[in-house]
Amino acid sequence: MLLVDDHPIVRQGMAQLINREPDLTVCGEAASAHEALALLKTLKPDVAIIDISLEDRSGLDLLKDIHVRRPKLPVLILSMHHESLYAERALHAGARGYVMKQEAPDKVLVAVRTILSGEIYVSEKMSAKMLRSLADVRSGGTAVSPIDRLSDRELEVFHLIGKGYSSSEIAAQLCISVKTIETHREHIKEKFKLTETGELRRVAIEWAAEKR
Amino acid sequence: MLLVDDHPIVRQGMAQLINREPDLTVCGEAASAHEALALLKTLKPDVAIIDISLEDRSGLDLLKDIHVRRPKLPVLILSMHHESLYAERALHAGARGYVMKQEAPDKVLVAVRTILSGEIYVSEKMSAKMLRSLADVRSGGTAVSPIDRLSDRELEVFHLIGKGYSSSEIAAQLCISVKTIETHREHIKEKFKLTETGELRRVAIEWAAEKR
DNA sequence: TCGGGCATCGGGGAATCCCCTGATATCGTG
DNA sequence: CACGATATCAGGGGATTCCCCGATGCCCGA
Repeated sequence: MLLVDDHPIVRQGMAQLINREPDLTVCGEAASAHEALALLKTLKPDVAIIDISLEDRSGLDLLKDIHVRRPKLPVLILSMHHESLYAERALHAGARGYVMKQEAPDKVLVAVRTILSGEIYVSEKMSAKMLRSLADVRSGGTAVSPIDRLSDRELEVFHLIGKGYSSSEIAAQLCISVKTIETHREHIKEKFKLTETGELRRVAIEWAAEKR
Repeated sequence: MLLVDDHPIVRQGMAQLINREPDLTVCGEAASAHEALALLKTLKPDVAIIDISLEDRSGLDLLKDIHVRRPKLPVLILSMHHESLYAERALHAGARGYVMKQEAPDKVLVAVRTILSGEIYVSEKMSAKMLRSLADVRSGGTAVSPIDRLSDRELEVFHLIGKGYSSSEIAAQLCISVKTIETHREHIKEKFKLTETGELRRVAIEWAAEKR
C-alpha cells in the first residue's frame, strides 16, 4: 500500500495502523503528489491512501493523474475536510472511498478492505445522501455533477454566493428582485441535496475557490 | 504526556512516536478541549501536546485555559498551519513550543525534550524571524497588515467567517454567545476599515482562500 | 399542443442578522 | 496602579434572510 500525506506524523500513524494488520502492508510513503507519482511507478502498490490536502494542493489532481495511469488501482481518500464537501468530488475523480480524519482509525481499515474487495466505501450518512440523489434521476440515469444541473442563472447566483454576496447584493447586481434570488437559492439547494443554508454558502465558497 | 488532537489517526501516530522513547510516555489522549481539561485534572501530566485546530474550541483557547489552571505545565503546539501564522500567537498564549505537522516526527521529540528542560522550542527559521522583528524596533511607519492587528479571538472568528459560517454557527462552534461574535465582527470591521457587512464576508473569504 | 424546465415575482411569518449602547472582568504595559 | 486592549454578554429595534406557499410568462421538445 502507498501512503500519501504531507504530514509525516500522520503517515507514521497510518503506517503503524496498517502494518499491524496481518493482511496489509505499507510499501511506500510520499509527502507530495510528485513523490507519489514516482513511487507509483517503482513500487506497484495494489492500493493507495491519499490525503486530499497536499503541499502542492493537488490531492484531487493527483487522484486524477493516478486514475489515468492506473485506472484499476483502488484509491482511498483520507481528508480532514468534511465528506459533504469532497466525497462526491473524490469519487467522481476516480477514488474508491472517502474517510474523514475525524473518524476512528478502524474505519480506515474497513474502508481499505472494502475497496480492495472492489466495493466503494463512504460513510453511512454519505452513502444515504448519495443514494437519495441517485434515486431521483431526472437525467436519464447519468451521474452528473450537481453543478452541471444548474441552469445558467442558477450558476450565476451560485457563483456570486461563493464570492460572499448576500441575496440582496446579488439581486442588485443582476437587477432583479430579491425574491427571485431566493427562489434560485432554493432550487440550487434542491439540486445539491442540501438542507441547511449554511451548507449552500460553504459549498459555494469551496467551489468558487477552486475556480479561482 | 497528554495528547490533544481531534484526529484519532494523528493521536495514534503521536502516541507510537512518543511511547517508543524510553523517557517519554503518553498518559492520556483527548479529541476536544472539553476532554482535555477533564483529563488534565485526573491525569496530572507533566507535558502536553495540543493541536491548534480542534472541533469544539480552538487549541489556542484551550491553551489559555490550561495556562490559567497549570501555568507551569509546558505545552507544545502541534499544528498543520504554518508557523509564521500562529507561532507567535501560540507562545504569547502560554505555549512553550510550536511544531508544524509538516515537520519530521523527530522534531516533535526534540521539541518535547526542549520544553521539558524549561526552554522554548520553535524552528530555526522562526526564532530568527522573531529575533529580527524584535530587533527592528517598532519604528512608527511600519506597514502592518490588518490581519496582524486582529486579536487571537478576532482572527479565529475572521477565519470562520471566511469559511462561510454564520454568526450563530460560529458561536456554536466556539461555545460562546452570538452577541460576542457580533461584537468581534464589529471590531474586525473597524480594524479593516470596512463599512458594509458584505465587505467583511468577502475579505474573509478571500483571505481564507489564500491561506488554504 | 401540452408538459416541463426556466426566470421572474409576491406574501407572510419565523428566524437571524445588523448595529447601537452599555456592562463586566481580565490582562499586559507603562 | 491606571489605562487600554481584549473577551465576554445583554437589550432592542430595524433590516434581512429563510422557507413555505403560489403565480405568470416564456421557450423548447415530445
